[in-house]
Amino acid sequence: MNLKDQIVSSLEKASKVKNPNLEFASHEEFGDYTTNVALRNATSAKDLVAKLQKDKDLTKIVEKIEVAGPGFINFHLKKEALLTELAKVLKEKEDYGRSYEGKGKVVVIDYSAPNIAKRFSIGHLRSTIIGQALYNLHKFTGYKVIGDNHLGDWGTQFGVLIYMVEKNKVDPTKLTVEEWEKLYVDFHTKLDSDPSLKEEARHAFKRLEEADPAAKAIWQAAYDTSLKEYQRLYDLLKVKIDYAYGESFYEPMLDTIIKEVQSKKIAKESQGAQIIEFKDLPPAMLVKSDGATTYLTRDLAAIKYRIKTWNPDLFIYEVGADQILHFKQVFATSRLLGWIKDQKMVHVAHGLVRFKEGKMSTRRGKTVKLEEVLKEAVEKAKEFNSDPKISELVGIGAIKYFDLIHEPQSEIIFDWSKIFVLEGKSGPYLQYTYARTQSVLSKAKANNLKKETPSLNQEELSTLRLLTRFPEVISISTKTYSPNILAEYLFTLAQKYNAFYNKHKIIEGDNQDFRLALTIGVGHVLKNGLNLLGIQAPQKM
RNA sequence: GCCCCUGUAGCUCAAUGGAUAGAGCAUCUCCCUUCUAAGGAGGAGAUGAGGGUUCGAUUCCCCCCAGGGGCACCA
Repeated sequence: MNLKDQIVSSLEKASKVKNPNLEFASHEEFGDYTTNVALRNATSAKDLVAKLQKDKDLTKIVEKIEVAGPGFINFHLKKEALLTELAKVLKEKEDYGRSYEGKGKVVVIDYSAPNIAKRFSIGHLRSTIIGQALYNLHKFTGYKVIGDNHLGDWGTQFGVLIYMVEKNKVDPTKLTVEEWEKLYVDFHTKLDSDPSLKEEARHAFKRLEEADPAAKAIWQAAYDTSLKEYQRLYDLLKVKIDYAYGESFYEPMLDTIIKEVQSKKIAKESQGAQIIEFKDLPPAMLVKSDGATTYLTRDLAAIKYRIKTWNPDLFIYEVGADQILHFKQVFATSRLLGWIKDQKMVHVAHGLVRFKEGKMSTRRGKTVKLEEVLKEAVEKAKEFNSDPKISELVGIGAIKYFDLIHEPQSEIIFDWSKIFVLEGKSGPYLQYTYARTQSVLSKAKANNLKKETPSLNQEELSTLRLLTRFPEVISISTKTYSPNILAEYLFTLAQKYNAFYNKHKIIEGDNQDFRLALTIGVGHVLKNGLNLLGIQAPQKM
């Protein structure tokens, strides 16, 4: 149990309030933790403090409990409790903060999901990076985690490609992803002057769904080429996703799904199509008027498959905010079908990456290729360090951290001049601080945290206090699907450590053992935290 | 038109209904004969407008303004 939970549990007993709220003190003079449970429940803060002071478990870790301001109760942790916690960090190393909150639970995370035959754009980075961080966090808190890359490899977009390949008489096996995307863009340009082309694309997709061999061969060529390119990018990003079933995988199951929806009288015919109506949502389309399926059908099939295969307690979809309505409809339909009862379904809807002038659009060829961004970032990082391994890890770390420091829902305005952040609140700042801890340690002799309590200065104490909050940061970051909370915490920790580093010499004097122990602890937490965010921490830079 | 999200410093972002609204960039002043200056210390600078609920509102409610997203055959 972490320090915060220990106080909460004592507070619960004394106040008889369930889940009494306890937060970080906003200023160090207010101690370490603050509760307003007395204010909220109009009980006497004084009486509550009196009860708390008799709690031996609590007084073991807390040295002072006081009423302050309009009735807050502030807890000041004992220095010994903080030092015990530091010893724990040293003992558990990179397992410090690991918990069993998710023990016995299964979570499926649907993330990344690029569209086949389109370049992997900067827009897909968010889903990939945030999704991967959520994956790591859930694993670290004890869940059984399954990651699935729901590739956009089915749908009318392939009708477009089949039509264009046949019309232009090109060899599909020779096309690059770039060229596939160009076909797609060209089609939409032509569509503006000739709307009847839409029918051609739909017809071609229908052929694909009916397993026409020529259509299938074109699809396969696009799939193979795209996957190869995506793999290269995932390698570069150091992202591994357990499965990549993709929409096409569910194709054989769609008939069964449609029949089940119909037999449960959830679908309704409208203008030749099959639709689903809801009480408080606009209707969704299950089958088009020409009999072709939609992505709703395929998302439903994916849910059914995931339940059958893993029986998850929690479904997380890390997909853009433009899909909010779609997922509301998907979740509502799976409830109507009776598939989803107690399981939790969450759409972590990240804000879109857009240009100042407007939305990115593949159809109009207005996207930014991720690979270019990554290459540019690595080039920038080379200005500091010419070692290719380090500049790669720093450049990519910078891009990832930039993405993760924003809360998922916030929009990101893409700006070449702002995306490569190598100083200040940035990935490289954290990597640098980690490398700095390692550098100090490499110059020091072996050390042990001594038994006697050293007297701590302001900077040491602030760093130590923050360090011990790591476990609760992990917990809240996971529970709220917000890797940005962890990203923010790591920055603040690095800041505190750097302030300490600049003011005091570490390898010197009486407190050397403590300072080295603190350095080791900060190193563990920084490295571990960065890794959870999917960012590598170098020994040197 | 209807639904959802967002509006915080010059710019980019934080702040489970709490105390003195935190950072980064940019700007101004300092700190490398000292363990990594991709660093540190300090200055200046902000809640779109108006109501309401509350002991207390950036946060909740109402209205207005501004931006973004979505609303049946793209996903």
